[in-house]
Amino acid sequence: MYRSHNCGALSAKDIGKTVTLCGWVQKLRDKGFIGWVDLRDRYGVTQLIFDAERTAPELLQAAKELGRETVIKIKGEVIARNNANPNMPTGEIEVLVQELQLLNAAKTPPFTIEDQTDGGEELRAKYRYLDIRRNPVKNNLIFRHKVSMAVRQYLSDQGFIDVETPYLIKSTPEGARDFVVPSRMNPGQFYALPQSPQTFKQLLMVGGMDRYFQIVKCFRDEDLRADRQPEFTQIDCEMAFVEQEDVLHVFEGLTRHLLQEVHGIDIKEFPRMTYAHAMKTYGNDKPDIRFGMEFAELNELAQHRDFNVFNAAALVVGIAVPGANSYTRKEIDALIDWVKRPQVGAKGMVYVRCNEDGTYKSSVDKFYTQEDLAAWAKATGAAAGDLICVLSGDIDATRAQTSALRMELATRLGLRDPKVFAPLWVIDFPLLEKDPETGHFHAMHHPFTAPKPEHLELLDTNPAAVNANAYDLVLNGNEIGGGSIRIHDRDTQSKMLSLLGFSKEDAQAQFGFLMDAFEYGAPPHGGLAFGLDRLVSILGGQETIRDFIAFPKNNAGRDVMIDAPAPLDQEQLEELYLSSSANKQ
RNA sequence: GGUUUGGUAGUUCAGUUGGUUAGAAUGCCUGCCUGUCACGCAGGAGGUCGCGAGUUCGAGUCUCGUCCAGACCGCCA
Repeated sequence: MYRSHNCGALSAKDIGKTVTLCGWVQKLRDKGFIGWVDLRDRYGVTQLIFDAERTAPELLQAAKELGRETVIKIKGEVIARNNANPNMPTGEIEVLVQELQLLNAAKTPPFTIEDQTDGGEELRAKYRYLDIRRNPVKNNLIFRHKVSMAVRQYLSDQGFIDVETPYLIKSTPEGARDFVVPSRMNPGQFYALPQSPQTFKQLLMVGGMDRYFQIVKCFRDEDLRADRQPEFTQIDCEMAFVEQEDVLHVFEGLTRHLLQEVHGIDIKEFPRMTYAHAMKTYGNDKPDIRFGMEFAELNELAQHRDFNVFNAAALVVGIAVPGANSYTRKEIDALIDWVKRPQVGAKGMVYVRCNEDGTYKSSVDKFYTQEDLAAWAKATGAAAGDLICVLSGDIDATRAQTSALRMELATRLGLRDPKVFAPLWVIDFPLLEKDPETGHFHAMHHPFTAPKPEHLELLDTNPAAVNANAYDLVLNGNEIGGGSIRIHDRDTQSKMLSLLGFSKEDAQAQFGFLMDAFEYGAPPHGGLAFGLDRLVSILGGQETIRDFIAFPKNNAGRDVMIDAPAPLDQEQLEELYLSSSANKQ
């Protein structure tokens, strides 16, 4: 055996054993006559000891020359420590080294391999293999493994079959930009990498698989965010002979199972909220319901005076910010500047201080009486000591702005506790969304989503009013899953594609294979996909998904470790029938 | 495509109103140290202030451009 134990395994019951350990030198503490090496591997840290009395002189000398991150193999005896360290699992013992073998020397790493590293993000990304040695990243990857294993186990137990679908597929104009792959054997033609296995999983339903799942990479060529990578992993699921209720039931079960498995948290029934209600109450289709600050629409209470800003607005919305009356004038001004930033885009913000003595002090005292302000306080649920923030303007913009403000304030007030989990279903999404610029419809979810059966006739008369059997699972203000009942007949699918602006020919060319399949006995079906990266990061209590991905890409979609993407040489380009002229801008 | 913040020692950062030889911590090297575990003590090396122009007697500091990185908006069926 190469090694007898790992570095996290030994304890007081092993005292007296002769062991062989391998690992990386975490730290050398040289006291002259005596020295310790912290030896680290994935499982933990074990202290090695060398001293003038018990260690051969040349071995003691060799130990003193060990650099950080050197890979070594040692043989020695497990002994009790003079001074135990209760802070580490192996703290009762140390290994008196008798043989030391240098397996591989290491250059001094560019940042410290510690939980609290001194390395910045870019450096850590470039030397990701060193970063992965650190506990926070290592533990995140192990955590991800636990979640994905729990998912597989649960779904398999529920009768879901894991089927792999192809990565080299066809580009479609709907939705996100595709990553494309040139085909050498088919000059001038391209595969696309899937944005999701959507059509394939539907075809698996036509194929009678009944219940399918896959933990699968998906690709979207869009700009990145802290929680968005160009390649990401979905837990992709589909079920035949179901209605919405069946799908919600299974995946509420899965989510509950995960919360139980990884955190021991037992959440009974997930609340449900319609899309319309979420937008009206939270300005957002993925509300964070760990805290209040619900919207109060103040049109009736605020449009009866001479304040033209409100009178001209389609929507006046207030939120009560708990305890924020303590904000200084300067802090409130900074908040107003914050909502006026281009990213938020509000024109301004009206505030009302709710004083402890029951009086109100607002930025619009010129226009409103104490009774008016008291009515606002009642509507927003503001108590003494709170601050009411009021935004106004176009309905959609004001909701988005107030939502951004609500989330920002909650973050500042520490109301977004990462250890609290508040899942909910958002249901009854509109089927279609009208592009304000072009006037064209596009699918809110995707073009395969079924209209609610009772809205089927509206498709012809008033498409904008049609709701879909579509649903999102929201956790702590993040969409972690979404799905729908699908169209499973040719006529409806064809009508849908035509509403989206496809000609009959285009529809057939793009999605003919699916509509053809529907004509050979497609069962009613529906499903859902979870974003695994995001799900894992939220369950892990962190905002950014990058540290739950072994080798993530940076803001510009680059892998700075391997330096990708990169140009191709001329020969390779020619083989793929590509010209390099477009490379030079 | 846009907004915004940043780029100074290996690393993380400070650097005042534009003014002498650009600092700290940590890491690294050397020595000392009879039980360390964030070991301690003493000493040392280490800088093209991202890059390029400009303003100025003088630029890490001001202006413009550019590159890189982070966050966000657009985008993400």
